[in-house]
Amino acid sequence: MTVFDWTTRFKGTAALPMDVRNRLNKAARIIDIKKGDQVFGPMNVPDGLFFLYDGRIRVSQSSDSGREIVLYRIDAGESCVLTTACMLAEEAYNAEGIAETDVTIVALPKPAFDRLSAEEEAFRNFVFAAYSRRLIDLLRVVDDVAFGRIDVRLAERLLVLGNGLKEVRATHQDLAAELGTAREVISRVLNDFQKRELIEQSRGLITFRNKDALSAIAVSA
Amino acid sequence: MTVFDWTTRFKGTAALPMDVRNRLNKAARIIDIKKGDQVFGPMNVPDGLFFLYDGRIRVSQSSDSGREIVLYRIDAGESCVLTTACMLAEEAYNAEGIAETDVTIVALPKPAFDRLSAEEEAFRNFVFAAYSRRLIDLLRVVDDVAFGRIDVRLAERLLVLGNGLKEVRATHQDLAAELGTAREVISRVLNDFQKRELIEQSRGLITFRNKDALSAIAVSA
DNA sequence: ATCGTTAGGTGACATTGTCACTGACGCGGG
DNA sequence: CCCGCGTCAGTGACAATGTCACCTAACGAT
Repeated sequence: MTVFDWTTRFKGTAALPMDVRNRLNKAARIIDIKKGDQVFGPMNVPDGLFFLYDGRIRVSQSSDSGREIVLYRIDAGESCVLTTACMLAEEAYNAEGIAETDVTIVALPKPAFDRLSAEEEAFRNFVFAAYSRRLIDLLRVVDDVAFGRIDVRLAERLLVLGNGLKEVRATHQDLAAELGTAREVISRVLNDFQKRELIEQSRGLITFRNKDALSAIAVSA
Repeated sequence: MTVFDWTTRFKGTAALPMDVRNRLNKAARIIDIKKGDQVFGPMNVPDGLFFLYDGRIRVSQSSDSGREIVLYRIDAGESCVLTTACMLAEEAYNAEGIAETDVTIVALPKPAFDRLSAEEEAFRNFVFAAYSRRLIDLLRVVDDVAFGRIDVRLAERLLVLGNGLKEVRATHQDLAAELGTAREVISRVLNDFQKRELIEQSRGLITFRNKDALSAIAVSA
């Protein structure tokens, strides 16, 4: 048994019988990854299911021309089904996961995954739910990209990234990568926001001036 | 037992023992849907897993402003996990499935689905693979919409819809809905294609003149 | 033939993306 | 200190795409 019992941390494993959890603790490998490092990517396909024990992972997709778009984020307690999906589908893809914080991952080898999903309904439901969640996330991304205005999307994303705080630490380039657009576009919109006194800018930092107005823009989808 | 044994038709069920398949044939309902009718949608959430026995379903998402984009198509022998996903996630979504041909569906109630995925590995793998496939499909859609040029996307889609034939029966509006853009945009690009003698147009019909050149445009992603 | 509906065309304009620059800032080495 | 370098941001011109208003052409039903 490992130094900590990670199975308590996940919906799909917390309720399992003790003997099963002990088995899992033996089968799984714990991996630590530093902030900013790649967790998975086209060159780095894992061979089992990933559980995110601690930290946050940003999953993004990049184009040949160097642009990038954030698909969703994986929070502690969630699993990363995208890697599993790509493993199963054996298809080329160009999504990658970057550790947004220091990250601790539990990697469950495929045989253990198979056995667990065969035997434990709670675990199966957890995995199905994880897939579902990501499908819904991607539907949202498609909707935003295909139909959304970027000022609306940027306002919303700023508020999300701000997460209740009064400032966001991100470069224009970072924000462009969030939304899958170009830096210049972000610059334009931010300057507009600034002129309207919704925000203040300094190098790599955006400070909220009027969150309510930003929210109003964000919902005017 | 129903008049036909649909279980032979799906990868996840064809290899199952006879008694299991008999049970499935009893549990499932067969639904026929006419070409053009809605198979599922925001107002019409099914309560189990859908297997597409025969026909083809086009899954698309529409915006508040009335624009629409095709996410992917479900072919005979595949299952529709999106409805399952939405059922599990219990989230609002605005995707809908339209029967592109007359369609025969096998609807498996959730209890039967649960039992089957608990007991049969082949079935479980089938479902996981279905989820994976759709995730990959959506990654592709995101990539196209976020980073792709529409002339490239249109050329590619025309060839796919043409499916080896020498013409495509679709209005400009239809094609706009395929790609999630506006009719006027499609008209512009098609007129350009026509000037370059890649296609010919008549009301609701596009005829290929030079497929090779179109393919060249399509791959220049 | 007439009418209504649908498909498609067009020009003006708004928004977004691209390109080629420029300057501003921060930091470390001489 | 100041120089040079890399990162970050600003800008203007232009291209691509989306939106709007309105028009014409084709087709089908009566």
